Amino acid sequence: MMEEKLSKKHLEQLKQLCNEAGIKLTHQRLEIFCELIAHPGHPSAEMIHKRIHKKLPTIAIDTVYRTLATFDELGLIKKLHVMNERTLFDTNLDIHHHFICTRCKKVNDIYWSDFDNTTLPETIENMGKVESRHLEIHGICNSCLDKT
Amino acid sequence: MMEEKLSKKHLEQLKQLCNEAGIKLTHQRLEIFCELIAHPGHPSAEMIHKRIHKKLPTIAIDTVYRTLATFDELGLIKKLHVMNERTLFDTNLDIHHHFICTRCKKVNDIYWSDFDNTTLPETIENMGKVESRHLEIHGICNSCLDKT
DNA sequence: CTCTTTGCAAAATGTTTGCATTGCG
DNA sequence: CGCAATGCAAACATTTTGCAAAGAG
Repeated sequence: MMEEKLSKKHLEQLKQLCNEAGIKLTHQRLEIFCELIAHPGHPSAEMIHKRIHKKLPTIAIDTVYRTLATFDELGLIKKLHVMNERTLFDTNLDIHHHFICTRCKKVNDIYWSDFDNTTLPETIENMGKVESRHLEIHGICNSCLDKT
Repeated sequence: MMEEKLSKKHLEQLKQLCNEAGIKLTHQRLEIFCELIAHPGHPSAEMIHKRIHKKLPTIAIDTVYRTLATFDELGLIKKLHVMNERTLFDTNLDIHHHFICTRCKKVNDIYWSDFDNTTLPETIENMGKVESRHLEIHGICNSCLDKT
């Protein structure tokens, strides 16, 4: 994935978002926002904290957690809970699923619209009011297979 | 789900299992084993610990964790990682999926063999060596809907 | 009798909270 | 300037680990 250059565009984008939500645009929120754009995927709070440490050496891990929670509420990212691992935050808001490598634990996005459009069997529909479905495929990813 | 009576059968069953695995049949392992049979589903380590506390008041929570890990290795149960929740242990080893209530967090088993037998699209198969697939349906379960 | 397993305590991990201080609007 | 947000420290919840003592084979 190509690293996207940060630009004034992002500043404006976040400024507007904060305005709409009635929250303040802080230095920290901006850096985390830029980091999410620069390195999309499934970062953990710890990863983000580590990555922006050069730019903001004094930022605390709890600020990262709080900011990610805020962004989650704004719908900018989505909390993601995978396997035995720490909480991840998904920057991809499109409907998608995950291929999780049992060896390196990397999470890769999967798209399968045919499945998304499939009607669930009645037995499942009858269990309650279905809100969403998420598929997790476990296996060994190609890059781990290559290393064998 | 009917509560199954414990019997000598279970003692024999576990005795054999331990023998095969070359591990000792301890008091604690037996009680946890019986508890899993008596209350199948998706218990957490804490739940098990609480439930067998009457019978074994001195059992430590770390013994429960260790025993469940052992049982997981023996293939007797399966570790289960759901949402923001603590680790659960699935007593159901059949291929199945989960309906997770977004309100009460209860996990219900789903069977959908048509889906299990569906070939995955090439795009997914090409991501690596697929080992298993797991579907999580999120929604509001009937018992929560009834309470509304 | 030996070697595994337990119980205890304490560490490790990941995340959250209370509170005084900072800084955005 | 006022209130929201931060940094710090400490609490918190869950799980793991080291070690001496207990107990199964």
